[in-house]
Amino acid sequence: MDKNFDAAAAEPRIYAKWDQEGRFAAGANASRDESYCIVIPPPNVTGSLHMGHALNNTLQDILIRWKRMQGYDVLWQPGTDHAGIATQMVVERELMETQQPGRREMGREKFVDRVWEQKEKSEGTILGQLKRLGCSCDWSRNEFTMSDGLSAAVLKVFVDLYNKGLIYRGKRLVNWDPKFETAISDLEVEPKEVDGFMWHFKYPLAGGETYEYVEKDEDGTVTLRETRDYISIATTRPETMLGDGAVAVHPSDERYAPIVGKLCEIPVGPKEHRRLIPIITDDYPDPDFGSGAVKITGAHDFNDYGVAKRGGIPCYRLMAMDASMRADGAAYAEEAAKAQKIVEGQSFTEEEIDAINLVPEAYRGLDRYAARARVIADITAEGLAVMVPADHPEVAWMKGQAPEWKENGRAAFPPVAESEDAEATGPATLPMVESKKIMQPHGDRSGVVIEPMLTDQWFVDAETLAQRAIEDVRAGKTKFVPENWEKTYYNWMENIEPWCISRQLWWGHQVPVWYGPDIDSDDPTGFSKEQRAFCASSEAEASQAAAAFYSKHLGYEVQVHIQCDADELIEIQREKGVSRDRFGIRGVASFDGKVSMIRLNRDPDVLDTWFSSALWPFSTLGWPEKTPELDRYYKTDVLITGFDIIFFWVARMMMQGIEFMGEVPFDDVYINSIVVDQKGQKMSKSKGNVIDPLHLIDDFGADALRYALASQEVQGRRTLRMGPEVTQGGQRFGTKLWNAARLAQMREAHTVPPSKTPPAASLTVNKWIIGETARAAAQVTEALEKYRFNEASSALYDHIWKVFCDWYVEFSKPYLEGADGPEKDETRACMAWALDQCLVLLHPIMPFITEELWGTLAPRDKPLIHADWPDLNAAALADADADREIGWVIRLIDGIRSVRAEMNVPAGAQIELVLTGHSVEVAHRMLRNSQLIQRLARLSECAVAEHAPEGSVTIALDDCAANLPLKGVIDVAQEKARLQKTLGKSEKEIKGLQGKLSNQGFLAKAPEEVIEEQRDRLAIAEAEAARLSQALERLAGLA
RNA sequence: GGGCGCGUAGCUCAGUGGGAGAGCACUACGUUGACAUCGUAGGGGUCGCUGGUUCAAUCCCAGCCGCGCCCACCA
Repeated sequence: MDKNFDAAAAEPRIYAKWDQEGRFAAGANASRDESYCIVIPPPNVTGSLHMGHALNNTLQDILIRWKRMQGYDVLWQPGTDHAGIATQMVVERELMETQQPGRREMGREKFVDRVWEQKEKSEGTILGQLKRLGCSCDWSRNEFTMSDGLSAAVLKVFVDLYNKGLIYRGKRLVNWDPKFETAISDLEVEPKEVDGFMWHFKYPLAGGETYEYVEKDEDGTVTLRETRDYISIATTRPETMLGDGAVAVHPSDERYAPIVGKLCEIPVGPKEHRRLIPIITDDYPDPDFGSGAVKITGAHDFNDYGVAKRGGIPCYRLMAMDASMRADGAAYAEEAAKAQKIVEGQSFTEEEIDAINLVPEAYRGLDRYAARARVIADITAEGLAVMVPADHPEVAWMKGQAPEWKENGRAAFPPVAESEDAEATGPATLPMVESKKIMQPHGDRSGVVIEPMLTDQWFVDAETLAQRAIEDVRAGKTKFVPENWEKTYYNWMENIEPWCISRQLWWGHQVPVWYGPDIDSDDPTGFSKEQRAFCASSEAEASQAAAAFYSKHLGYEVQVHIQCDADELIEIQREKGVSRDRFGIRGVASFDGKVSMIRLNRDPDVLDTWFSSALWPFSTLGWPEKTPELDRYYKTDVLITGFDIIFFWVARMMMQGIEFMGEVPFDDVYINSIVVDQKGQKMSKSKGNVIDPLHLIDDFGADALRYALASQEVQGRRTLRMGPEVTQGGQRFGTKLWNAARLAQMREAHTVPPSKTPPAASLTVNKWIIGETARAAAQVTEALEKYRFNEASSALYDHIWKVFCDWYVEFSKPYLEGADGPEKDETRACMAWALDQCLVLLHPIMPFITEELWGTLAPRDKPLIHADWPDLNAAALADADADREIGWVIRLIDGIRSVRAEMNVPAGAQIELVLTGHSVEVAHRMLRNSQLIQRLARLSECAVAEHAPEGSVTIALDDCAANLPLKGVIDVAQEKARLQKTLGKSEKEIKGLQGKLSNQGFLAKAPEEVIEEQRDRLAIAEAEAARLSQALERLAGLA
């Protein structure tokens, strides 16, 4: 054997062998009927794995390997996620960087093909990384969220939920990402605090009306009274004024009571076409904030949307999908007139309102921030900005202090020309502009400012699905570890909003809905442009459903064509001799006055990537087919994941699992830490502090990284710091074990085939190590059962390094190096067994090095990956006498070593030990172990005597004094000082214990065993102190 | 605003109602036939502050100070 384990060479070799031999396959090594299943959190096919994945998968592999060794029927289900928006973004960025045609130029089909290439590439990388890490997934079952099977599951779930009314389409205000031009869910929005401003503008009352505006302080004293012909509005987004549908005040706000119900004018746009909007009441406005009056722009603000819905206020969409001001529709004058009719009470349909473009010509096509600047400038120029004295403390926009206008809108001060007068004298008043920190929503992928946008989207009725998902966690059917995450889960689930699942992207599961023309209710034989939806799990089914529907309505057969464009439809008509003139844009073609063909178009949207991830625990097991795997492994045993996707993923798996499988998807949800760098900083590409797990594996080996991760994974801790230093610790641990095995091999410990059960032992050291091993096995098992990865790691570290290597290996040497005979044979067998147990117990955490040693040390029936996890009776195997005796020997050796170092006794010098003040039993104990003690404490002789030899250094134990005759070597003063110091500590302890034991309250109320323990400790301390005093007395004579 | 978590040795962090721990770093000595990726020994902490509960508090409770995260959010 080499001195070191060559991880780089051995790990891939070992992994390949396991894989080839089918050691990872579901059910491999199963010896019992119970199953154990984990589904991997599928990594995104956007690139490669980071440290968080390394941690997450290490923890899963530890549990999987452990359970497999315990004989469970184990499945670790692997796979990857198509990660809709993220992957599409990666590909689009790459196209841009390599100056290739963009998505739109390529067209949907070609682009999607290109994303599949990305998927193949990334998946290969990811699986390779998982294998380097040692993950023992059943690769034959590898899945992908967009595979045929999983896509079928997605379709079925969508259709079922649709039919149950739990999925619906509607025009709602959603978070719109103007960069990707898609809706995103609330969870994909990151609010960020940015510097913003709040402008105050006057909305003049219609017809020049006036009212008494009165402000009062808390006591009701009037602080301001003036006649106003306007209502003051504060806003951070002036450009949305164009779409205002009302001004709202709180019903209790007396200041505005006189004008509630009246109309006011939006102070922007062509003067001759100013729009009038009503002043309404709603509970939403806070009278103490701003002016207390809020402009209501239902189509561009979530709070306003709520007010608008409650008050029947129209929501006017102002922006195009890229968040530029709309440039479609009719002339502004015409559109504004339509809006005015709504105010006057004329009713319009949602579609009609959506078609109204209230952006004046001057602003059309501008970016939203450019429009903002123009609106502010125009209002200010017109004198409708609220003006305040130039020294007003809240005014940011003072001469020379105004931040520069920036296109990204972070500081939105437009250039405003000052009047000549102002230049001469300086303005006495300035527009009221408050500088303000505002929370602005950003797309988590795109980074751009999200625009609330009224669009047609698909939603899941999450509230309904959440009910049982909440109940089942309350009932303990799924447990979060650590438990406090349940609170987070409830908090979100109980306030859940409808889940927007449609995305205007190309990469993903296309919504399985086809639209045909709707029946026109006014004309039973005609069709309207409105879309009638057919939801079905295939084109054929949709087509069939549509044919049935239209045939029933018309009373005769019609043909349905899917997604052919108008030209195609015309061609079909010509072939069939259909007259051309009756073909309309509504998607119907007719012949001889009868509708003969109908065109269906599939909804172009795709589903949120989490829609398919939510099915992962059962879709990967074959659902909707009734597969044996589904039956066997669902529900799964544990999900291991990060807290950041509890909402995104865990909650949704709970909902879908319960809905479609009738049962929660997992017993436990273990929330692992977030990996940060060694300074505690979150790893990110922009900070440049990302550590690639592969680099650490290259430098230290996968085992080292795995050990480092496991040993740092503390239940309930949020972050885990990882870096080369910690990983190196793992490597050292491996080397230590490696060399212990090397010694065992040199000493021929494995000459007899090692047994699974502990060998019969007669020697104390062997009895002792058997007990210690059983104890360690129990600790590791218990720690793993409780998901205490750090405890399992440290139990192994202590046992292997501190107990096995530091003491047992040393204790065993005299026997292993001694004459052949029963003692040598026994010790060999015990060492082989104890070492084997170390390998078995460490295998889940450090699979490679342990497997290598397992194979190197002895021929085996099975590789270590399939070895049996020990089930030792720790209590029965513990030998109290052996423990006591070895404990004593260790204390004695420690004491001697300590004194030798303090007295500067040369390491090579052999000195004598004389025991005094002992009982016969203690003397025998020493003599029995004198060989070990001499060797480890580097002694020439172990003797017993009546009195300590003159000039001895004394080590006080409770049942004896160990004297080292060092006459001529020791410095009497130094030794006195040492004894004094030790005695001081002893006395301090005695004092404390005596105090406690004389406290009546303590004696009356403390448990008996605690009192007993304190008494024992006192006795020991007193015995030690007595021996120390004696030693000091002897020295007193000398000095 | 609501919720969660943290503050223990120089650093990173375990831990416990009854004797303060580990790794790394540091100091001294050392190459003794497994291991210098090592060994032996050692220094180093009023366990954030204040109060309460208790026979007993680093641990439980309350408040405060400092730090971090999540959710929501006033136009």
